[in-house]
Amino acid sequence: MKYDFKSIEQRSRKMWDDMELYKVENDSNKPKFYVLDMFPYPSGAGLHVGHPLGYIASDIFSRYKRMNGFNVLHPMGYDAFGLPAEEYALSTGIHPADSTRENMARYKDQLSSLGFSFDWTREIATCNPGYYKWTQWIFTQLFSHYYNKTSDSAQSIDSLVEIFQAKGNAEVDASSDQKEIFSADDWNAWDEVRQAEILMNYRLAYQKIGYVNWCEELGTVLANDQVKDGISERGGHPVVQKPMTQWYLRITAYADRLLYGLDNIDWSDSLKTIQTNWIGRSEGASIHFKIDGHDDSIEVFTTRPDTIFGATYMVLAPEHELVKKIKTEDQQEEVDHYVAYVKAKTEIERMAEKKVTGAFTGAYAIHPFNQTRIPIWIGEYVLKDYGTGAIMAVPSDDERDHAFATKFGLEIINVVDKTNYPGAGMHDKLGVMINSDFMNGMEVKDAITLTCQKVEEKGFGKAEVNYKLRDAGFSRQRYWGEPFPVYYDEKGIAKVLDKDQLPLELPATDDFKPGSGGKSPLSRLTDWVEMDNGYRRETDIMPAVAGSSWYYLRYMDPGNDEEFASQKAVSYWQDVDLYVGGSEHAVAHLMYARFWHKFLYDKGLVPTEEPFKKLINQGMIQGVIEFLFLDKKSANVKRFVSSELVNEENASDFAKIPVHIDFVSEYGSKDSYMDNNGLEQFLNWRPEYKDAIFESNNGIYPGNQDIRMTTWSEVGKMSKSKFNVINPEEIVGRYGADTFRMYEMFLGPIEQSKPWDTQGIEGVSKFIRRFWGLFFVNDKLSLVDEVPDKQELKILHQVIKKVSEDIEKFSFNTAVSALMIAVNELKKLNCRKKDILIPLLKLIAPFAPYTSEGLWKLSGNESSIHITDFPEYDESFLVQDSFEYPVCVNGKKRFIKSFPSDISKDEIENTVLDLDELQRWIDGKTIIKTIVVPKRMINIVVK
RNA sequence: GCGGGUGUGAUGAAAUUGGUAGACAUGCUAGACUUAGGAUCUAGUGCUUCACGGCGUGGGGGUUCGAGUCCCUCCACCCGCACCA
Repeated sequence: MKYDFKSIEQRSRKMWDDMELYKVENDSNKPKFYVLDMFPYPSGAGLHVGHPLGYIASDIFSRYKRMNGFNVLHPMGYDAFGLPAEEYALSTGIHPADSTRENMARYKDQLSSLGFSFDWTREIATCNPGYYKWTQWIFTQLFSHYYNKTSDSAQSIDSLVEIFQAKGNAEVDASSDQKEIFSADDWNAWDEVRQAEILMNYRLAYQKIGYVNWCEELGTVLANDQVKDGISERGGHPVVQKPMTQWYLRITAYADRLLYGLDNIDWSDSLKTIQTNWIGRSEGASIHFKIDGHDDSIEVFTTRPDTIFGATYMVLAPEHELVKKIKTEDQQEEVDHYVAYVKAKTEIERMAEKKVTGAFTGAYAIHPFNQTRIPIWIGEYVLKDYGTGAIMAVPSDDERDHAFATKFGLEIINVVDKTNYPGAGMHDKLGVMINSDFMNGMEVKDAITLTCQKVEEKGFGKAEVNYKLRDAGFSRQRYWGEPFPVYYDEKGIAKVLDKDQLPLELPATDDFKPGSGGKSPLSRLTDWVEMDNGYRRETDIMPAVAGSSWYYLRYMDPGNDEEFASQKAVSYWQDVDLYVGGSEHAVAHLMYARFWHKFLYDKGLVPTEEPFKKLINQGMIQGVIEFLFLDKKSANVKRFVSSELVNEENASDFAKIPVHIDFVSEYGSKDSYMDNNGLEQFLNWRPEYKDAIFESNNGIYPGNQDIRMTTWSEVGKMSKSKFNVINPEEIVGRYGADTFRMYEMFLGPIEQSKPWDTQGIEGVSKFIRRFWGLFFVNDKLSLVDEVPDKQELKILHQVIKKVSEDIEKFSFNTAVSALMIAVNELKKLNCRKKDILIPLLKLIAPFAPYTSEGLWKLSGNESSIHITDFPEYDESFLVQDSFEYPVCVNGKKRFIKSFPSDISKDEIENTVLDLDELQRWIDGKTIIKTIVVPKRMINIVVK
C-alpha cells in the first residue's frame, strides 16, 4: 500500500467532521485544559509557511493532552477589525466587511487542511455584532467604574457619587486626574455638567484632551507602538503631536497589579522584562518647591530625594503650564523663542540630536530645607509626560543635569562622597552624604528613607511611586472597528448605552474614507449620528486591541446572548493554560488583555487574576530575499550587475532590487543565480526594465545565451513586498500536511526564528514514508501478533519516554528526532510486531494526525486513534544489562570496558584497578583516586 | 547608554544540566540497484596526521580528575526600552 497522503487526508477529515471529534462541552468529568493560539488578523495575503508554526505546536500539545485524558478547549477565530482591511478597501473599493469575510473563509480553508483539531463550532470574529456587543459592554462597564486604591479594586461610579454627596472627595483614594479637593457642599451645588466633568477624572474609560500621534495621511490617531521614530509603522507617513479629545482607558490604575502579577505566571524572562520595563515602576518622592513671589509651587518627582541639598536649579518641560505664568519680563523673549524652537522640531529631530538646550525663566524657587533661591529653567530634556514634567536638578549626581549645569554655568554642589565605592557610577545609589545638613555622614540608602520622612513631616511632599506606563488613547477616527456605545445628551454629557441596547451596530456605508482634520467617517452619517431624542452618537471607533483583549473568554461560551460568557462556562474553563503566539504582541495586546481580565476579576466575573498561565512565544520563519544589483548611475539604459562584481568599495554605487524567488535558480543557497530564463521572466514581470542590460563575469545579456547572474541573498521576513513568500499549500500539496507539520517542528526550537529551507523537508518526508513502510510488505498489511523481544521493547519505551518529556517541555524538534531514531532502528530490525508499532502509532498521532489515523484504520481498528490513550512508558524496559564505561586517566579517555548494570561502585573500582590495560596508561604513576560516575564513566586520577 | 538573549561542522541543530561534543536531518563524496528519477539502499563526512596521536563549542584567563555547560574578562550579533529625573 503506497503512502497516498491526499486520500488519507480527505478521508480522515471527513471522519473527524462526521464524528464531531473536536467538539468540546463546557463540562466533563475529565480535567480541563485550555490551549489558545493568538487568533490571526485575516489579511488578504493569506497564510505563509511561517504562520502555522505556533498553531502546529499548540495542536500537537492539544492532541497530546486530549489523548492523556483532558477535556481540551482549542479554539480558533479572527481578529477581524483593523486598519489593513480599511486601507485595502480604500485602494480597491471593496468593502472591508466583504474582503474580511472572504479572507476569513480563505484562512479557515488553509487552516483546516493542516489537520488542526480546532473546535470550529466555537469560531469567533471580532467584527461580528454578536461578538462586539460584549466588547462594547465591557467598555460601558469600564466607563461606569473607578479604581479604589484603598480596596485595590474597581468600584462602581455610583458608589463614588454617593461618597461625593456625603463627604466630597477628600477621603477618596482613587486613580484619577482629579487634583482639586472639594466638599460635599461643593459637589451638591454643582450642576450636572460640572459633576460629569469631575466624574470623567475618575472613570476607568474616560475622555480627556490629550496630545495624540496624528497621522494626516492615514487620517487617524496611532498608538505609541504603531509609531517608529516619528513615522507610522504602516505606510511610513509622518506623525505629529496634535491635541484632541480622546477616549482613554485608565490602565495606569492597574500598574502595580500588572507588574506583580508577572511573578505568578509562566512566561519567558524576556517577555516579563519587556512588560516590566514598559510599566516602569520607580520609587521616590514628590516634593513641592515654592516659587519666589508666586502662590504656585512646582511639584517634582525624584528617585533621589537624598540629593536635595545638591539641587541647585530646577527645570520645567517647555510645555509645562507654569512656564507662561512665571517667566519674567526680562526673560520673556528668550523663553518664547526657546518654546517656539522646541515646538518646531519634529520627534525625529528631537531624538536624533541630543544637544543640551534650555532657557532661564527669570523666576526662582525656594529650597524647602535651606530656603536658598534657586533658578528655574526650562529645557527639552525634561519630558512633559513623565513624572510631573518638572525636576529638581542635581548636577553632582545626574549626568544630564551635570551637562546642563556645565553648559549654562550653574552651581554644582557635591552631596555624595563615593570614595568608598570606586567604580560606582553617578547614578548608583551608593556613597556617603556630605554638604547635606541633617544627612551628613549617612549612607545613601538610609538618607533616602530619612528625607522621605522629613519631607512628609514638614508637609512639602511625600514618598511616591511613579510609572512610565501611560493611559493609552482608545479612540480611532476610522470606520472598520467597534463604534463606542456612547451618546451625548442635550447638555453634551457622555452617556453609555444599556446592555439591552447593545450591540450598537457599525452602520453600513460605502463612504468610509477618513475625514479631514480628525473627523471620523461615521460623523458624516448624520442619520445615524443624530438620534430620535435629539441626542448625538460618539463617532469615533475603538482600536483593534479592543476586540482582542477578551476574546479568549468568548470561546468559552461563544453563542451566549445574555452574557459575554456564562458564569458556568467561565468557572469551568477558568483561564488559559497554554497561550502560543508571536512576541510582537508582547506589549499592547498582552498588557490590555491582562488589564481587562483584572477588571473583570474585580467585578467577580472571572475567577482568576491572570488570563494566561503559560505563554510560549514562537519564533518567525523567515525567508531568503534575493536581490539584483542595479547601478544607481545608469539612467536611460538600466544596468544590473551580478553580485560577484560588487565589492566593499563599489557597493554604494548599487541599489538592491528584490526579485521574485520564482525566477531564481538554486533559491536560498549560496549559489543562487538567474539564468536567461529567469531574466526573461523578470523582464516580463517588470516591464520598466525591458531595455536593461545585465552584466555578469560570464558575459552580458542580452547577447549571451548562458548568462549567470548571481543574486545577493539576505535572510528576512517573508513578505509580499519582498516576493519571497512560500505558500503552505504548495508544500502540503507536494509532501502532505503531516510532513509539513513535522518539518516545521523539526526545524529547530519553537521560540527561535529561522529561515525556511524547502530542501530539508526531504528528511521528514522519508521518515514518514519509512514509518508507513513498516506496516506493509508488498502492499499488504504485515502487522504480526508476535511477542516483542527485549531490544524492541527498549526502543519503544525509550522513545515514549523521550517524546512525552519533550512535548511537556515544548521541545518538539528533539521529539521528532527521537521518533526518527526509533523508526530507523525498528526498520533495521525489520520489526512488524503489533505490540510495538501500534503504541508507536499513537505516539506519532499528535504530530502526524492524518497518517496515524490512516494506519489506524488500515490496521483494522474502529473509531479514531485520537480518542485512544497516549502510550505510557515502563521504566523496567529501559534498564540495561550492561554498560560501556569509558575509562579515563586524568580526564582523558583511554579505553572502553563493559560492566553488568547491577555492579556496585566498589566492584567496578576493583576490577578496573586490576586491569592490565590500565597499567599501560598509568605507567608507574600513583593512583590518587578513582571516580565512578554511575552509568557514565570511570576516571582514574594519577600523579 | 540601560535591560534581555545568543554565539557549537558547509547548513538547521543535539548534548541526560559538570561526565565519550556534533545525536537527528539537510548538503556533499563514493558506491549498489535500476524501466535514468527530485526514487531506494550502503558507506564516509569537525580539523590535522601515513599512522599512534594531537587540536577543536566567539577570543583570553580561572575553578575542577573532568568545562559547550560554572566564574572573571573581552569581542560579535539579535531583540526590547531609550533624555524615565
